[in-house]
Amino acid sequence: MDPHLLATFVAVARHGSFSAAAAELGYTQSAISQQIAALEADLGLVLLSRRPVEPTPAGARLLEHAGPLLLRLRAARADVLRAAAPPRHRLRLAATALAVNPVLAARLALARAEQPRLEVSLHIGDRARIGAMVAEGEADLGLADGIAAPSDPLRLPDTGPMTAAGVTEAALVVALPAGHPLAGRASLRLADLADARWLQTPLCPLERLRDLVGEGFRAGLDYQGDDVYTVVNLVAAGHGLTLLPVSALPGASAGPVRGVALAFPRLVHRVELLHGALPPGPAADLARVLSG
Amino acid sequence: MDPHLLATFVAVARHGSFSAAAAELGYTQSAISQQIAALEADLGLVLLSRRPVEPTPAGARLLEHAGPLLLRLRAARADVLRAAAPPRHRLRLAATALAVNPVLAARLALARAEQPRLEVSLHIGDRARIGAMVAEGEADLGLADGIAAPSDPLRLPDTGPMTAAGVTEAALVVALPAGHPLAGRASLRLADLADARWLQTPLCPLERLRDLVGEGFRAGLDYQGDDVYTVVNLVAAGHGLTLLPVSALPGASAGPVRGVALAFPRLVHRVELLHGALPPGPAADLARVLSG
DNA sequence: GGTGCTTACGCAGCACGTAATAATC
DNA sequence: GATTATTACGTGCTGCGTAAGCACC
Repeated sequence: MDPHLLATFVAVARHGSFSAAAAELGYTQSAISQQIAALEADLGLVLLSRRPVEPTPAGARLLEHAGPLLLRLRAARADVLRAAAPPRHRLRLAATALAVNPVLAARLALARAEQPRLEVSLHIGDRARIGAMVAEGEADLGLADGIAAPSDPLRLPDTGPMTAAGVTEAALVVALPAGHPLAGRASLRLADLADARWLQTPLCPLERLRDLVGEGFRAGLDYQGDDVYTVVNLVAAGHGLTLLPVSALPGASAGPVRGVALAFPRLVHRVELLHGALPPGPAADLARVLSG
Repeated sequence: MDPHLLATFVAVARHGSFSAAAAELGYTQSAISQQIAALEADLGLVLLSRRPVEPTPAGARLLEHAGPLLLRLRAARADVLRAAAPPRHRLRLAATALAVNPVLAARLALARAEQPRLEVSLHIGDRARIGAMVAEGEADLGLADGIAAPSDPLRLPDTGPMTAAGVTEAALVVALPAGHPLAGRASLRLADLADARWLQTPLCPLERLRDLVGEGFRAGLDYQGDDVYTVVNLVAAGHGLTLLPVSALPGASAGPVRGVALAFPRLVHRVELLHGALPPGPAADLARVLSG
């Protein structure tokens, strides 16, 4: 179970071809063939069916393990190196689309005011990408958002040993078209909206709602992006409802979308700060300021 | 970051000696020295101070990663092999001390009645041990218990990719000495008992309570065992209070210990079934019966 | 001076590339 | 017959053990 062989196996499975994997990894086809043979001999199992090259059931099982395993290996390396590296002034901050809310944007401004030498670049990605970037040292700090019960941690995908701490929790509202029959209510229960049509978005995945409340929440439009502007416009046009942090709704009073407070279950929009080793220095200072 | 070198590094750090690690691993001192040198050269960091042999800060950081990493590697191997192995009739069941409650004991009896050929051995250990046993294939199934909010998963230590599913949830009671002023109450709020003295036990760790409720919960006696008989006797003798599943309290009415229902926060004693790959066979059948 | 880590050196095994072979489309 | 995996074989490198060296107790 040499990680080197595991990486080769993953590449072959991804390409569905020994030669393509060889090209990617800078080996000859022959070397790849020998590596796969070695891995199969080690486990005593056939991992790939040839022609076409596809994982066998055992190979598929191994594939599920291999990715996270290799990520953790890279993450461990990055973490140890980062802990020992000299402090950096050029910090990379990775965040999901809704994570940089007004509070955190203000804290970031505060940190930059306090440390004039600090340079920050901000990178947006999905949750798994944020986790992987922080784990592998591509980002110094990460901010991930999600829907959770108050003071409950987010259920982030396991990307290795790193620290995740909640930094902000904000009220969630149901985003409804202004003309919606329920748009005038002071508050709503999620269960009352189980029969409505909902947007399926990364910001508010419907299976999460079903987890929390139960059946229902039919998918309307499936939006595979993460910018709030589009989502709001989709809601306004009646493609479906969604949950948003109150700060994400535009122009409080007028406008084509209404936000109605969520009375039950009690849910919040939670943002967590992710980081690995933080030796004293700008990164640790920024983490402190962002934590409030 | 060859896992082989990582394992050597862990052994050296554990023994505080190159030669002792060499003896354990079946190498010469020289080989160990070269392996550590290779690892240090790879990372560009000194991982161990020599004479005495102790981890440097960077080495300590690496040690935190190395254990889980190596566990995951063994777990992945065990999981793939298990998925491909022929079905076994001799099953090993690993459980924490409070996990085999009346419901699960009955389900286990049911499974044995349904499958006369089934042989089961039951092994008790702490949570981390249970997780590791299941991950590495030393046990076919695991049962772990803990305190959680209703239908919330337990926060089990990460021991790699395996399935954890709740199987039972039972009411929790506060165990009080019969003479305790509050022993007559119909129910109690945990916050009202924050000023009392509590047993510190693996079954009911006080930091978990502080997590859920807040400050307080002074530690009385620290009991580092996990048998309920002793715990009950310690409570009766006034060493401190503790939370137990209602089924763990002896003889409902009389006796030196009273159990009082927990009104708030709503907490349950939850048991989760852990397993890796489960190909059709006795192990999968047993898992199905245990799940109810 | 003894214990214990490091360095030097030689050898064996292994993993790669080249090239020939076999198998599938 | 073209493409692609496997097998055969030669080579260079890596990693081990033996043994000498060196440092700290």
